Amino acid sequence: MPEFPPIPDQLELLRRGLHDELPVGGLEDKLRTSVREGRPLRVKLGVDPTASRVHLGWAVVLRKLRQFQECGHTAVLILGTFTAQVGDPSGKSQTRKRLTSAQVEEYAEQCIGVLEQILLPERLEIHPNHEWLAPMDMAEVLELTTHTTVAQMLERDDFAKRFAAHKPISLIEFLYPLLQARDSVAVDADVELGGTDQTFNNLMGRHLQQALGRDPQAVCTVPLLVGTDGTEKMSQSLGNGIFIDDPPAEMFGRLMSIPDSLIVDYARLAAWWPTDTVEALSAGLRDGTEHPNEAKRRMACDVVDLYHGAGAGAGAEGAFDRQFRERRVPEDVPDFEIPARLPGGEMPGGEVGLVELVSAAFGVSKGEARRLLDQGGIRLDGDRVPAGDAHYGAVSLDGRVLQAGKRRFVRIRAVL
RNA sequence: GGCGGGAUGCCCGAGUGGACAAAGGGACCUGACUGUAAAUCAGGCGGCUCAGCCUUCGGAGGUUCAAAUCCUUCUCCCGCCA
Repeated sequence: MPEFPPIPDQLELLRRGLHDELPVGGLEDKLRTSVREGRPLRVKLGVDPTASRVHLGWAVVLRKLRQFQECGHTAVLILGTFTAQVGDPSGKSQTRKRLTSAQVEEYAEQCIGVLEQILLPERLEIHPNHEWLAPMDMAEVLELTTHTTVAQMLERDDFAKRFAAHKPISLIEFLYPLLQARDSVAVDADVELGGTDQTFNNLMGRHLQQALGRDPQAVCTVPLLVGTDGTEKMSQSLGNGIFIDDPPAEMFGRLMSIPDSLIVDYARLAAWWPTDTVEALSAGLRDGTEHPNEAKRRMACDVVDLYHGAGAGAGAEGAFDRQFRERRVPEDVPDFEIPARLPGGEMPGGEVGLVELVSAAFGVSKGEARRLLDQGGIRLDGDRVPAGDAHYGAVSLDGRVLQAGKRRFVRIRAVL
């Protein structure tokens, strides 16, 4: 029989950062069941089988799932292989792209690899939901729909709003919650995790389990992490993300660029500080005893350590200060070989035009390169280059660092 | 089944024959300030062989000296009534 930490210890960890626990006390009840029956809880999480990088927003719920694993419970991951193929025909939702079965298969595989960056493989089950959804016949589908009503569906906030505003609601969107609920039945979930946006779907799982005479799952929701822009939830497509495979320096810099108002959220949901510590931070920021920049640094260090190993955060902080506080050229600058195609690039004594060079080095159009030059955004070895195009001998540029703005660097290599 | 509305640059959204590469906002980029935060200010934001030219306003075709704007047709989206 597996050993579980004492319930209060489990609760301390598992309740960190939770937005809601439904019903109230439901998680604790489940933990007691686990102890009583001497078995790990089955903790369900549904994910779209899209091949994407893991950003800190997604990591919130993944880490929460891992915390359950660390307490000895079983992570039951549902890959939405079926739902992804059905797609959302309304075309309104851009989040769900319609995928072919071949794509799903390919993505699912990559997805598993990505998930294993966070989850512990030894306490992980992965179930593609087409296994039980695809074989359902019409009679079974209809049976499923008898367990809920349109009025219940319209309780969902976004449906209600859209309905009131005469915005379209595709019928299939009504079916989604039921399909997800069916997943909970299929894997016999004790607990389901999800973002707050999934609350309705997750509760539908409870509802359906109950309707079928099973023990209903507890639902734990985690907040959606706001991205670096400070307003939208973090997502790959919005470009406001911080990714767990970002190099340490990059990750640190991005963490430093979040608005101050998000420091507490990040301390809680990205660095996973204990609840007491987060509350102390929050109070300190409010009464001014804590400087936002200092707090942000500590938070950023911890997050970098979390994904790159202890000590990585400190190193990233050093690189960060060097580049941005002292405005020095960073240590790791990628080489950029002057392409032979550039006028002047092919011969050792040739002259290279800056516009061409900037354009090629940073992958921007020549118009963009010209603008950068005119606006004083280009530096060579840290010294601003005067506006206008200029030509340099290729040889004299070898080894010098070309810079665009504050964060784009390249070390020029001339073919000699 | 009937009636009506709509498709514009990364996003939202003006624009109904010429002065439109297309108002305004957001996002983004550069510079100043700074804690690479926020706020603010200035400039930029299709491409090029850049005082000019080329490509863009759902697709195709047409009218015109000239079309995002007019006509034909196709595709897609939405609402209302039944």
